[in-house]
Amino acid sequence: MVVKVIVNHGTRAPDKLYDYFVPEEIEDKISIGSRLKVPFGAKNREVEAYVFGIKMKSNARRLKAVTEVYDRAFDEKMLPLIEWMRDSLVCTYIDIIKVIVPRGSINKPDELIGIATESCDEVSEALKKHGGELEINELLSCFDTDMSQKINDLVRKGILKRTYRDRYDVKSAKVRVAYSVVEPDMVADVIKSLQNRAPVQAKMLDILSSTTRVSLADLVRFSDGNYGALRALEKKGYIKCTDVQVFRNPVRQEQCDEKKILTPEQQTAFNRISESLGNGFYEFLLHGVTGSGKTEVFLHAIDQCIENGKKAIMLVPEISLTPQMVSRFSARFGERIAVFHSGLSMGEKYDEWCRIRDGKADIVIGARSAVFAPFDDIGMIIIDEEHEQSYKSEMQPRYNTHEVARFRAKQHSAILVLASATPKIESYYDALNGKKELLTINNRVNDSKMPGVEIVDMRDELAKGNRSILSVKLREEIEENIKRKEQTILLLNRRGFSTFVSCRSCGYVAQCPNCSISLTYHKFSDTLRCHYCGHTIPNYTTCPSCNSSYIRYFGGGTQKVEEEIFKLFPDATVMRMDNDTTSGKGGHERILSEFEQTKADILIGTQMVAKGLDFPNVTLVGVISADTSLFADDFHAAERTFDLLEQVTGRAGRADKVGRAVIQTYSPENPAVVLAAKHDYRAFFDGEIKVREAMNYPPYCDIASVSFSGPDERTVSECAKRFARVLSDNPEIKEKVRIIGPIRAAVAKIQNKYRWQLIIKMRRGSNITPYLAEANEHCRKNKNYETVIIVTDKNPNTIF
DNA sequence: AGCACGCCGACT
DNA sequence: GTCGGCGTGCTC
Repeated sequence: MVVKVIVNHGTRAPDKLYDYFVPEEIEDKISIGSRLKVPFGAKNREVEAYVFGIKMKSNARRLKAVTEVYDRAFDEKMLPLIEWMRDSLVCTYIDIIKVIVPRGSINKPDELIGIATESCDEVSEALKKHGGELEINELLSCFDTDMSQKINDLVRKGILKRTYRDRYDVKSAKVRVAYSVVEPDMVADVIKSLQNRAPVQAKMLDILSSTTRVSLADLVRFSDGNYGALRALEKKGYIKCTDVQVFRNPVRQEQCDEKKILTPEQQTAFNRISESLGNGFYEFLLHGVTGSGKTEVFLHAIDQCIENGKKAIMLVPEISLTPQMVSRFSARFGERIAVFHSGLSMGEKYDEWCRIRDGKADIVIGARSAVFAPFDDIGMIIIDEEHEQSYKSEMQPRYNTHEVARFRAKQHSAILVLASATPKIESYYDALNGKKELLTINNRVNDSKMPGVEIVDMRDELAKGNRSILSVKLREEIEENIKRKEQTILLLNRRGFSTFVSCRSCGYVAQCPNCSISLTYHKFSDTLRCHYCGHTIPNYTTCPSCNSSYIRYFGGGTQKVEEEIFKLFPDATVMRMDNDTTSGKGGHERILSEFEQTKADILIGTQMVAKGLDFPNVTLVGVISADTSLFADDFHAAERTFDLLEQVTGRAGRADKVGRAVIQTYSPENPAVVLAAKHDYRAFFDGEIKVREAMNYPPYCDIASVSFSGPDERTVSECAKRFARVLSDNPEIKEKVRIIGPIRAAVAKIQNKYRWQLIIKMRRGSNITPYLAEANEHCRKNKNYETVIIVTDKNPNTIF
């Protein structure tokens, strides 16, 4: 037998299939997607390989043999997906495999030998003594002589059977758990008898009587007790403790979450999804205003999907993968969910991945890459907050989650649900054109009102002599909120708002020596730092250029806003959320829960605060300046501004309290600002789609961006021109595309690498990837352009 | 990325 | 005649 494999050679060797000979004794271990160890190159370096095909013989001149078989990385159904990605993205097979299979922690699976048919040979006899099945090495150690040949014979004859069991237990943790051994009808009496003298023990027993087992740590925590009480219970014989293997599942077990009754609008949306489940591929766009309870609709739909015996994938932006969100799912679905997020270690990720592959989970909830979850029968894929940029991968392979999800959903005859309060223009356009069905929820749950939004023209403030960051209106509202003991969120757009330092007498601004960008001031460490490469220099008090001591600080980051707030409201508790305060694992989450629990008065932050959680006590949202993202030189700018304003103002007032929002802007007539204030997505869409049509931007076309970077600007620009030439010389695509550029990128230099780029507009849905790959290959082969890095991206998040 | 192969000049 | 410099191309 011969296998066609993709080798993870980690070299510039071509991205093609290689043939390897499979020794007879491991033939039955191998299937499509098997992960192998093979010798590669002149030195026969041992490398990883993945089986893409199986055949009887090869045309290759000489064959090397497969060394070893590990586990199964993917199944046959993934092959078309991999091939399709390979065809539509400029990337290698290995790039794709790296994203669909968790890296690292490859454990050789256990090889188990069992009895298939009754026989009285010596091996079968040995097996019978050990319960009919043994791990191969244990079995071999039963004999004095080497029986491996004999065992292989018996397997081939069908007398013995060989199975494999993956070992995820290698690094998995053990946890000590307690469980009750009191008869169920006796529990009440025992608890009563303990109640007075040992209330903690009673509480513990009460907890244990309603669940199967609880970890000791949790038991102590939930009972507000201590280990002493626990030992006492054990000693009295009411409970027992034992070690169990646990999958390192990050999900906390919560109390059961009851299904909620749907509002009429939710019910209508759910009914449509429910009717379509199991009737082949179908796609929905669920447009529900912020606070409309889309999650509850998902929970109902997933429930139905599982009921039908199918699996579900729930995709969320990384930022929403908070414990609250996850625990809501785990409370509803218990152990049948698997979670993928960037906080997992390699081992943890591998465990979760194996649970999915082996059918131990029905639902996966995770960020972008969870779209590749190794389920074999998907019933539904949900993409929540589908407008989020994080669904487009900015790393190789630069896939678009929507497209992968659609491909898989079609393959599995599953339902695809996109959901957002501010859908992507492309998604909404498709829904209006019948490419998917639009479901709308216009009202919030519990009839809570959308927050009233007031737009403040900052030019008027200036005219009135208010030179502060805060308008009079916003200041009053904050004051009011502090008085009422309600919480406030202040949003600051990072871009254009970081502080830079300039000399008043000669105008000198400190530049990063490696990047074409000004350094920003960080008060905390009194340094100037580059946001692109991290270059840091100590702050100066006299101008390095003219020695003047008139140094001025422009703009204001979160720190500056914090200072100003502190001056205005010295008694308020203020928290700040930005890259400085959220660094490290779970920093983001930590700050949010701290904000919720400590009831701090004000949270100041960048985009991060616009997403994620519902805080019932937040009744005021202030946008310090709505303009900064408006003038970004990218056709997405208006859409992004609308999204941000709508999402952040939607944070205000969720429960019984009515929310307010204040948007400060220098362009109060801008439609994105005006319509976000009115919460009118449809009007915004209608205006924006006309702009897109007039300018021929998506959804009226697809855009590919090709960026070039390298240490020598001339080489980079020549390479870019060459690339463009190769493309435009090709008569096959001349008619199909419009090539713009190459031009120097907006940030012309990052980390001492000069950057140029090429924009290609093409008819929507057309695939010019082969031509891009060809031009790419052409430039890569040219020795002059050795130092140039070329990156190709279809419909990237930003084009300039 | 490594490594072999091969073509050419310099030196025993 | 032979050693080793580096440019070129391949990795089943």
